[in-house]
Amino acid sequence: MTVRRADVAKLAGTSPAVVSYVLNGGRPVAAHTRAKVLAAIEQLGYRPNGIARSLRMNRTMTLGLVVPDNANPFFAELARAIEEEAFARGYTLLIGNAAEDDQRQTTYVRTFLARQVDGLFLVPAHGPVGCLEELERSRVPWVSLDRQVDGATAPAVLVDNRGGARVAVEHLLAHGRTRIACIAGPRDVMPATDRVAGWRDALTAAGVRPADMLAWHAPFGRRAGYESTRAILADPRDRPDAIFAASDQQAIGALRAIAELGLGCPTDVALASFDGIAPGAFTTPGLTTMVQPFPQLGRVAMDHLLGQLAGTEQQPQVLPVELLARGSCGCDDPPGGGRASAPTSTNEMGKR
Amino acid sequence: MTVRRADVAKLAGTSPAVVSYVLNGGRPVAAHTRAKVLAAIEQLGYRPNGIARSLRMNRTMTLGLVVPDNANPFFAELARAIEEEAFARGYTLLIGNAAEDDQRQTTYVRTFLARQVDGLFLVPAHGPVGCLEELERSRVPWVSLDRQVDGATAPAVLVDNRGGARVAVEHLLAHGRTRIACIAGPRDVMPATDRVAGWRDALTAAGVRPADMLAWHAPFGRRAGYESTRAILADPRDRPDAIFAASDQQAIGALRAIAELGLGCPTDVALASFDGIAPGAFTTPGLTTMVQPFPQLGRVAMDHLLGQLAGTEQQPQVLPVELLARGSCGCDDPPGGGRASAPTSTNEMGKR
DNA sequence: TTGTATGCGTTATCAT
DNA sequence: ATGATAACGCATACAA
Repeated sequence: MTVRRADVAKLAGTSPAVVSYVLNGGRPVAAHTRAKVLAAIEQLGYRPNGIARSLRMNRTMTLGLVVPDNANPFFAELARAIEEEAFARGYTLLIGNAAEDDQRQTTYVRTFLARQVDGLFLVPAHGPVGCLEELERSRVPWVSLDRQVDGATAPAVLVDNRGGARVAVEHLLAHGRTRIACIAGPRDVMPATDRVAGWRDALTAAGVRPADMLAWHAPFGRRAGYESTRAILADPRDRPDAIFAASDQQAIGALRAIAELGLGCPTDVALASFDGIAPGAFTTPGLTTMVQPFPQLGRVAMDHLLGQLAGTEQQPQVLPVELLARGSCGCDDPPGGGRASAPTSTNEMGKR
Repeated sequence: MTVRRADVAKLAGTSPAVVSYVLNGGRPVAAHTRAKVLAAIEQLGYRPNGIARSLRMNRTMTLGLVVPDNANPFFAELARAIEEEAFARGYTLLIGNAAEDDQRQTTYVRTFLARQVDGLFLVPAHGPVGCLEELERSRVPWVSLDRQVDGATAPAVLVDNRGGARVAVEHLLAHGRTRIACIAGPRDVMPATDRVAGWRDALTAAGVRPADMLAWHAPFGRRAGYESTRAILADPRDRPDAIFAASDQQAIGALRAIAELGLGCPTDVALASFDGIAPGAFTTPGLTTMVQPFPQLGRVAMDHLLGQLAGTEQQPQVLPVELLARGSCGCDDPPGGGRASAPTSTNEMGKR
């Protein structure tokens, strides 16, 4: 059925091993033999079987990535950055959607382990990670992204959530806003709580009592941002003059809610958020946000993984985020949202 | 190093084959033997090696998907639908980003073939598909999505681009708009040209000469939509009162451009587009769009693939798209964008 | 009900 | 410079 290496060897009048050497350069091979082998490969349309190769080599050159939801722009951009980096280093990436479900997350981790991935990236879904023990026992190097996993020995690649949130809120304060509400992320997930802490830091430093302000816990998505904002702005007598949203997705929902209430952003309610996903450049007004360094995140995550593979441990890092001021905070709104917020997409023109 | 099946067998005091039978149910096995085997598996933390299994079975239970850009919401939602379907049927999905580059697309196709995927989904990047011959020769079943590949024998899963575009434009006409410009997709890609044809159909049927209207060819992305719109609306004397955009991404860019020009949507310029991606629910106003049936696309694509695997050919299908009217065309704008446009995301609340 | 033997397609280690 | 051969870990036909 399939054409195997032996078939090539026979046609070329040599032995299977030589075919390997021609293909992989494992050792020198005579010019005329090489030519005959190449011809036979071409003629038979031979393609090496990567599965057999992996079995023999005990390496698959395959990495796994499990994300909570691949259709979410934040994870999609993160995945893209990692994939880019993996591709550049000759690895293929398997992507699994946990759909924010621990069961399904575990299933994917298992599947990837069974497929003998050389390493694993995990962006943990909310709540406890059921497959933690399994993962640790597997001896497969892994890295957690975006959130730390409690009790895990694996390194985590994180950004400065607290400091970044503080910068964002300070920026709102600098615009003269004083009543700054917070759409927090889910109560149990670290980046969310850190961002709330940063919001609190900024308010406290400015002499505002955070306790008097609203911190509204909700999921990270657009819809949650929308609904939280409607709730936050419900009472006209006691209205915040700014909102800090823990994610751009929430901010996009917030923008919609503000408009529906007949209010203006930034005039009535200024807005700043976190993540720096690409869509934030095209809202009206453009989103002021703390940009995560996606390419760098991909690079660092990969370094950690390959570091473990090579036995050289890396120091855990906290990467910086950068303020990108657009219109939603009250700054000038650059035409077309200014530079694409996510440096991953170098040339958005070429894309669908 | 790794714990093999033989190790389990030894500890359980039986033979390796029995371990397989316990795991895969290939044949009945005595209760106490099974118990001992299970205990040994647990104790040693044994995990079957999927690579060896694949080699033996000549099946990997792995499918490949190559998309032009995974960070693009349209492809991301499509990928999510396919992944969902694959997961439900026990397959793992490999996702590759071609980055709109034919070279890289080819590299991924090759990689996936070498990895012995059981089947392949291809969302072709713009332009000719360099790996076509290679793909056909491989005898691996494949399906093309979103666009037809010229000269390919593989089935394509498509939606009614022309009919859908016509419906959208007719809807704009029904709102009393007569000067309807078109932001077309790239000139060489089929879904784009079909959507332009649908736009033309509608205008002609309404007694408007399309030749008098603008059809602006540009890539599918947000930035292109933004720039096209600025160009289209540049001349105040001769301004269209509506725009049909070939993709939601373009429409999102168009919305931003309209606002920057100090115009109102839908008051000055009404807008309708195509795809039905989730972010269209949260723009202001919400996007009126032709919704692609993502879950169904995933299902049909998978059916085609498994059909080929089983030797039962399927008839190529053109799936219907559905008009979802929100505020951008002039209809009432439902609060919060109404239902999520992409039925894939059943519960957006839970997501980041 | 269970054990034994063979092969999947590759690469590495011997020889020659 | 090249040919033969032994693993890699698993599934299954066959023998017991």
